Amino acid sequence: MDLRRLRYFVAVAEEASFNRAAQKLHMSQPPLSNQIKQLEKELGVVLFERTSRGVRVTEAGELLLEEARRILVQIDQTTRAVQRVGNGEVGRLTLGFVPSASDEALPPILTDFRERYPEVELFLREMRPNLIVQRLHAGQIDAGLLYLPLEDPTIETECVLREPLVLALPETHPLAAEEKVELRAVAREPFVLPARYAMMPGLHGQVMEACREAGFSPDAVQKDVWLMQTIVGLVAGGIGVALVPASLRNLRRRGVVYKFLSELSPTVELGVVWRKEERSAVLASFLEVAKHNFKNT
Amino acid sequence: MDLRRLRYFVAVAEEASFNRAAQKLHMSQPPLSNQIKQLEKELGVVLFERTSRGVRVTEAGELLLEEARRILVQIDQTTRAVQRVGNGEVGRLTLGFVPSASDEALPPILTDFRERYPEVELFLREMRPNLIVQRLHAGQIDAGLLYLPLEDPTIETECVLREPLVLALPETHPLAAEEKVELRAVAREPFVLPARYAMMPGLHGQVMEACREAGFSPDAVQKDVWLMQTIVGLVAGGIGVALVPASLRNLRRRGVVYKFLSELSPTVELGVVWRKEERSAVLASFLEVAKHNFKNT
DNA sequence: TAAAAATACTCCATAGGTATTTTAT
DNA sequence: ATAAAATACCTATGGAGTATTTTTA
Repeated sequence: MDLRRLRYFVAVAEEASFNRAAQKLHMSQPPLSNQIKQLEKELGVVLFERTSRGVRVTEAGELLLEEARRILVQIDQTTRAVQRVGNGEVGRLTLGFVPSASDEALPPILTDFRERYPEVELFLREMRPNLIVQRLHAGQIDAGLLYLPLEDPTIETECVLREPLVLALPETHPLAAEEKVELRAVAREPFVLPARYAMMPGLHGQVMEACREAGFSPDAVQKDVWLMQTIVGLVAGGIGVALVPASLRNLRRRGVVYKFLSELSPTVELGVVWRKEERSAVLASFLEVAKHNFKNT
Repeated sequence: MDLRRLRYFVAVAEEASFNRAAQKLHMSQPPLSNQIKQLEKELGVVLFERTSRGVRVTEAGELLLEEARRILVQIDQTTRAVQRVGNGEVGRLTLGFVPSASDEALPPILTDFRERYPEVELFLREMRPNLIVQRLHAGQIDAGLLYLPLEDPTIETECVLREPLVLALPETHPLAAEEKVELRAVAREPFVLPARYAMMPGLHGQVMEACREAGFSPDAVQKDVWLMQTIVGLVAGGIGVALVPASLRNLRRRGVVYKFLSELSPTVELGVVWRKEERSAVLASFLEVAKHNFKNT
C-alpha cells in the first residue's frame, strides 16, 4: 500500500472523475488511471464503477475513502508534530542556575526564549553550582548557569556573560569617595572571599589571581561564602571588602559602594553548561538563544 | 512521506541498528541508510543518533516511532476491511421471496450463504412477486426469489430451481389411485388457477400452455390465486384440480394427492432477480451462492 | 582494529508523459 | 459525436544492489 496511491484515490473519489482529479493532482490522466488500477489490483477489490461520464466509488471504495482521509490527516499531523519536536519547538527544559545569574544574564535569555519557543515548558531552579553539576550528571536538569571555568570532560560550557570584577567597599570606607581604586590600596584590608573548589572555582580563582597580580595575598576575614548577596551584606556591615562581579551593582544594597579598579579589571565569566552527549532539540534551541544573548560588559 | 520509509524507520528504531534492520527487511544496509537519511531530510529532523555500535532514536524519533506504528496498524486494518467489503464478506443484504421459495429453493441457499459469509447480515422478507419487483426498483431489497420469466430490461434473472408441474387432486377424486395421469383426463374438471400478469406470469403461463398442449382450455372455478397453499387448500376442499410446482408436495396437505403427468411434464422456473446495474459485492456473493445451488428436479 | 554507518557507483523497476483507442451516451 | 477512461509505448527518476571508505570505541 502506497500513500501516493491513497492520495490519488482520494482525489479521484472526491472529483468523481479521473480527468478532473488528474488536473487537480497536476498530472495527466493515463498514469492516474494506472495507479488506481494497481491499487485495485493490490487490494483485490474494485474501488470505482467506471461510467462514460465519470466515476463512482463502490461500497468498498466508500470505506477506503473514509479511512484514507483519516490516515492522511494523521500522517500530516504526525509530520508536523515530529518536526516541531525535532526543531525543539515543543518539549520541556529544566534549568539550574546560581542566584547571581538572575541579575544580568538570565532575564534577556528567558525573554528571548519564551518568545521564540512559547510551547517549550521551562522549569527554573535556583541552586548551588556544585548541585548544578551533580543534577546535570543525574539527568535531573538539562542545563545550568554558573561561573566558569568548569573542568569536566562530559560537560560542555559556553560563556553568556563576561563582566569585570569591581571592588565592594563599606560606604564608610575612606576610599568610598574615589572614582576608581587601585587594588593595592586595599591590600591590607580584610577580605570576604567567595567559595572555591567545586563550588565556584572560577570566581574564587579570578579574585585570588587579581590580588596576586596586584602584589598581595588577601587576608580572609570570611571565606567560602557562596551567595553574592551574603558577601555584599558582610561588606555593608563593615566586616571587610570584596571583589564581586559588576552586575552585583544591580542589587543597590545600602551601605555598600562599588568601585572600578584603575588597573585592567579582572573579568569573570558566567556560562551555560550542559551534558556533552545530550542531543535534545529543545536544549539546542535554548543554547542557541543563550549564545545569541552573550554579553561582554 | 512514504510508507516504505516509515516501515524502514520502525525497523531501524526497533533493531537499534541499520545492519540488523536491513537483514530483517531482507535488504542491504546502504540503501536502508539512504532511505532513512532521505526521511530525515524530508522532515528536516534528525531521527537517530548514530554511534559506532548502532543507533538510538532521538526525542523526535521516539514520537515518530509511536505514531508510525499506529499509522501502519491502521493501514493494515483498513486494507483488510476494504478487502472484506470488496469481496462481499461483510455488509447486509435484503432478500424478498415468494412463500413457495422457502419450500425447496431457499433453504440450501441460505445454509450455504450463512456458512460462507457469516458476517453478512441477511434480512429476509416474504412478499408477493409484484412487490418484489417494485421494492427491487425502489432499492428497498437487493434481490428477490420468484417464478420466472420476468420481463424487465433493468432486472437480471437467474434460474435457481427448475421443477415439473404436478397435478393436484382431491384425494376423493377418481384418478387419485393412478400412478400417473394424462392431463387430458381432467380437461373437463374445474381448475384453480394461479394469478397472472405482474403477479406470477411464469407460473400462470406454464399452466395455460400445458393445458393448451393437452388440447383444452381450463375451466377456471377460481382464478388469480397467488398463494400456492391457498390453491392446494381449495383442491383439498374439492373445489377443483390444479397444476402446481412439484415442491408443493412438501406441504403434505391432507386431502390432496399429487400426480405426475404421463406426458412430458411442463416445468416452471424459480429464479433470483436483481437490479442489472447493481454492483454490490455482497450481492455478487449471494448470486454466486444462489447459482451454485441451482437444482433441476 | 573491528564493527557499524556512510559514500560512490551501477542497474533496473516503475511512475509519469504523449499518442491513441475504446466505450458509452 | 462527444467525452471520458483504457491501452500502448517511451523516458527518466530513484530505490536497491555491490564495493569501498569513514568513523568511533
